[in-house]
Amino acid sequence: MTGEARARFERIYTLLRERICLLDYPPGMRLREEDLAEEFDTSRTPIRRVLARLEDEGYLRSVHGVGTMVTDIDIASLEQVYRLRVELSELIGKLSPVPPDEDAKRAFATMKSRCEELVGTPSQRAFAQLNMDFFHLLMTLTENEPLQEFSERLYYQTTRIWLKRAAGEDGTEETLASEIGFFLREVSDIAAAVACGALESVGQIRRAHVAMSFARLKKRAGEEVEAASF
Amino acid sequence: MTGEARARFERIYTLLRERICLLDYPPGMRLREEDLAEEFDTSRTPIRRVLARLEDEGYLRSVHGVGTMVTDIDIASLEQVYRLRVELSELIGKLSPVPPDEDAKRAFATMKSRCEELVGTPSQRAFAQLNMDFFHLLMTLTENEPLQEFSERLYYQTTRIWLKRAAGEDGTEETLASEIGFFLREVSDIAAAVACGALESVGQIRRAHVAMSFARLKKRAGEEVEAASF
DNA sequence: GCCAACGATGTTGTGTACAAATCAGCACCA
DNA sequence: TGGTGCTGATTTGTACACAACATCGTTGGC
Repeated sequence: MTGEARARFERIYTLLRERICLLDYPPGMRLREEDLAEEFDTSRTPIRRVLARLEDEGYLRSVHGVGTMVTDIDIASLEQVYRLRVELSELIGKLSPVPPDEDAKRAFATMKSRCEELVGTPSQRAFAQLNMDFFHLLMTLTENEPLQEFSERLYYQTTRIWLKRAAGEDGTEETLASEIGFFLREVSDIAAAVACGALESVGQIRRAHVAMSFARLKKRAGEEVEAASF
Repeated sequence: MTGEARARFERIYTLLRERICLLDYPPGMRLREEDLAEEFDTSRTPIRRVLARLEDEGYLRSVHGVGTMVTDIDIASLEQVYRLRVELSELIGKLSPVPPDEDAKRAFATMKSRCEELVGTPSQRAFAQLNMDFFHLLMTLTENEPLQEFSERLYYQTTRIWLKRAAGEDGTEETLASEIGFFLREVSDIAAAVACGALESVGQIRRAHVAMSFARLKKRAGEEVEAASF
């Protein structure tokens, strides 16, 4: 695949993955190849190429004669993914780190501002978008492409589930506000580390926050189970 | 995709990947969809599904109107992949390690025997196969599926290039014998660590050997350049 | 009333014809 | 002689028709 075909493929792939991650396509939702083909003004063939990749990467599951559904993940599998994500997070500062220039530093400062705004006007959607933008900004700090690719996979796989449970339908407004608060701290800490060029610290801070984020998620899941049993 | 279709897909995918890794399909070789379709007694459609995945994972590159070629990798990209692989190697002993039972210990002992045999009758092909079998045996020591998946990707991506340069056409018989010697030491050390259940040590030993393996590769590459400039 | 068999409907998987693109060879001309 | 454009062959990308399969409602028997 090359040229125009490749470009279209990437466009559709990225868009669908984003819809899945932002819960526009929530876990369990059924997609129809023909609908997508119509939306992107093409036939089923190129669409199936995209869906195949999304299935290989674990976002979708196609069943012959039924449909293709957005996957959900049980807490046990999610823990495995998170454990690996924690380890990879730290590598940002270790594998081919890119010393941030002034533009990069400004970008992190801007993130912090956007985050502070969000504290005043909490919104699940805006939070999800900001979280994603921040992740991609972080990825610019390393030049190690395999690390970027794997981190992206782990991020999208975990974040959509985390978002669903922590700040989606399942979560209260309190938890949303609380999570935004934690996120503001993370962004502040990392922005500070970036400002003085301490990329190894960036990795360590990120690692700590990813780990804590999952710990909170597990704690809430445990409480739900407890509450349900009464 | 499900049921029989899935099984066939996995079968063809695994087989083609193995052919690529064992250099039956060396870098630069051109594959034809129709030939493969005929070999596996099907149409181009399911074959294209497999090739698409192999392309997404970086083993192949399809170009409209030309063909699909097995990729090669420059030493710079390879270094990035190796750096990450070194880090992930150690995680085998840290993320959901599985205490080896007697069968597992025996399997490692068998590996050591096979390796000792190989020292007497060196063969590039047998070495490649043994190396691959050993990798898969190592992977049974962790239950972390994402770690398994990523390790596999990095292994296949690096090993085929390493094999080509270290023990393939580019390498002398001396380097092959030398590499087999190093490999025997690695297998011995790891088998010993497994025998006493020290999985954390397994990870550290593996990490060290992966790193040294790449160091040797780079050294040889440097010497070649030097030799060529005279 | 209940259950089983069956058919209608909808969806993904496969086969195939055709479109689009690249490349090698060759004729042709400056 | 060198370059330039054309044509045919080859190969991947796309569209579409059909096969395989699952689901659900219906209908008939008991």
